[in-house]
Amino acid sequence: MVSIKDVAREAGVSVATVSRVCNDSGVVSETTRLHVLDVAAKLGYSPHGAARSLITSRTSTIGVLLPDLYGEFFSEVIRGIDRAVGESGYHLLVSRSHGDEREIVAAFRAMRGRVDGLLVMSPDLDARNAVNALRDHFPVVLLNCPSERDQHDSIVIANYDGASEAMCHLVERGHRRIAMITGLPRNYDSVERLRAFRDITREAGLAREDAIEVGGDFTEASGFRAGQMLLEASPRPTAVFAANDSMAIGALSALRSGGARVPEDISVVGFDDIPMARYMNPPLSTVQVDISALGVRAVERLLGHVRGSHDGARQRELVPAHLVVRSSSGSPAA
Amino acid sequence: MVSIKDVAREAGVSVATVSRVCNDSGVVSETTRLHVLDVAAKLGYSPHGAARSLITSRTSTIGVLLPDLYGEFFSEVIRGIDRAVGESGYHLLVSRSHGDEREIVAAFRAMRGRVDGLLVMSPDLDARNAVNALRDHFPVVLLNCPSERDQHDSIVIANYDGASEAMCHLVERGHRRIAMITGLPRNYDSVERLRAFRDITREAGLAREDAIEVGGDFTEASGFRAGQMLLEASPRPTAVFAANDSMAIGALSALRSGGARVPEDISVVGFDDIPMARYMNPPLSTVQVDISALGVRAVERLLGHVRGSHDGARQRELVPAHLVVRSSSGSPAA
DNA sequence: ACGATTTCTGTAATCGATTACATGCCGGGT
DNA sequence: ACCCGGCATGTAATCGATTACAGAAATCGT
Repeated sequence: MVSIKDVAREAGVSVATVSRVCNDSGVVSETTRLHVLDVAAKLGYSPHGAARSLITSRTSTIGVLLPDLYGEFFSEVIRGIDRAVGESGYHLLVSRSHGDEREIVAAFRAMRGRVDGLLVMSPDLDARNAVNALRDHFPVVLLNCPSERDQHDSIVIANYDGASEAMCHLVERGHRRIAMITGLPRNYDSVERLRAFRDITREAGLAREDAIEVGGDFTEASGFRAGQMLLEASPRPTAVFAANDSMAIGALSALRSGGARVPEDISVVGFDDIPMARYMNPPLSTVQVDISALGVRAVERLLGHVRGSHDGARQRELVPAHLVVRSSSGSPAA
Repeated sequence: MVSIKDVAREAGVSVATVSRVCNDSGVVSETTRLHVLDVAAKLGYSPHGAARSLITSRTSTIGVLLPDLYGEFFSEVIRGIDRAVGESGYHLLVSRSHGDEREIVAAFRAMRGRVDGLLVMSPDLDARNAVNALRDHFPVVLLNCPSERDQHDSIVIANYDGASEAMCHLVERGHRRIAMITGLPRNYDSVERLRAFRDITREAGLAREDAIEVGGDFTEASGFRAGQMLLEASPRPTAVFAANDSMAIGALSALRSGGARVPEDISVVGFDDIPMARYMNPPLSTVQVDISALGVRAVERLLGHVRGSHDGARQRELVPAHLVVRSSSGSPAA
């Protein structure tokens, strides 16, 4: 690989001059400037990123720690992150971790010296300690992570509010026996959405046995199984709230193939509003979240820190979530 | 930030010893080893990535150049890439470019010294020059890129074969007037799929005017518009082949809302088999491609190069594409 | 004509690691 | 007592850039 020295030698100048030409810093005579540019192009020189960031201690890169890339949700977040990052001329260093503390710490260490800041998305409750262990010598923004407030900057989805809207909608339509298909028990989103389910059913005065909870794991298959179970419950619930759209879609299949009509017999409401939701039959009522906005905002906050401004306040920012009523939910048959 | 020097000073040893301890290289007495480890942990030391890769000239990172992250297609590829990369302990540096030569070259330069190899996905035909300009001092694998064979290693989707299967299916079912909704004219996939359409309609002996081509741009909206246009054609085609699923879905909406029955009046076939396809009404016949396998294979090939083995043969590898017949296609009404 | 500026360019320190080589120490063989 | 070998550790060069400072050349004023 051709280095700055090669260019300097070939052009008959010192490395300092080449550096000045490449960065438009300092003052160089027009003649030598053009000559150096010429030689650099001829040799196909491009500056060595690692060397550069070693001395300048800036990398123009931000790191992203993700639990997994599966699912519409994550690809949508990444899309937002990428959009915001691209506009700022930064690059993206991506790393996965399954959320356990050891892995998060390892990933964090691997990023040392390669990134200017870190975006951490780790919805698993167990990750809390790991995240707190991150030294704050380093700009970090938490994305939809459980964490003590004031510990780090964070952006979270309004899980509780969105789920409350969905549940209120069902209650207002007159449902008095409602099931929830929950997500993973150690998942932050899951826990918050469940909390809303419990609060609203209680406030609405439903009996404990009329607020059914069925375990799921966010996959379509688990939603399908949950749907089958609910068909056999007696009395059947008249409405189902799934902790995400994938499970709602799975449940929808199970209910319909089990002969139940949606929404006449059972209403179904999901969460996320993934693109597929409006194509379902019937189109799925769901809680809409601008997921890519989550990514965009996170990057904006992080870059605020990286660039030195905005380092006082550590705040938690909510990304709104609102119910979109389509055809999969209605009033129960009297 | 705490550096190796700080650890050395604090532990009362030289930087060499600290380095040896961290890398299990050379020989260090057990006593000092434990002591150094202790101090390092206490100070929260982690080695500086840039410094390390400067001297070792390895980065444990591979770069990915993408045209855009929108659409199911790209998120699926990324998923595959990420999976393969994660298993090998490598990281991923992601960069976007809109495919024009200047941008590709810029992105490439930015990656210099930060990555051990590069994965380039740039389906735009104009990108060919830029890609060819990449010095081959550097391991590069092309992902679904147009390029002269032997120039670079590449992995491509069997666009022509898959589209041929779809078209043969329609011809065998007796369709004698078939439309294609094409993708962007400068897109590689688009061109190949169109080529198959033209070849098969010609081989089947269709008249030129019975092989209708309608322009699209891969978006659902353009598919919808194309569907509307086809409704007004007279005589109407009995089958539509869309260059991707998004457009097929758009066309489906247009056709149905225009009163045409699918597949009784018009058959629809797509390409990609995105998750949504089987949920359409009716479920969409489409050409299935294991998109994430595309990513996985690309990484495997690239790492083969990076690790020094396997650097002789430059080959082009095909990822198979096969038709999946669902309910959106059938025989034309006699 | 000579010193003071100004303008351009080169020298060398520096970033934080790795690693070849030198050095010091200790023990054992003769 | 002396030397040699092996083990543990330290010294310093190195990777490829940036940049403060020094120095050389050109311009200007008196």
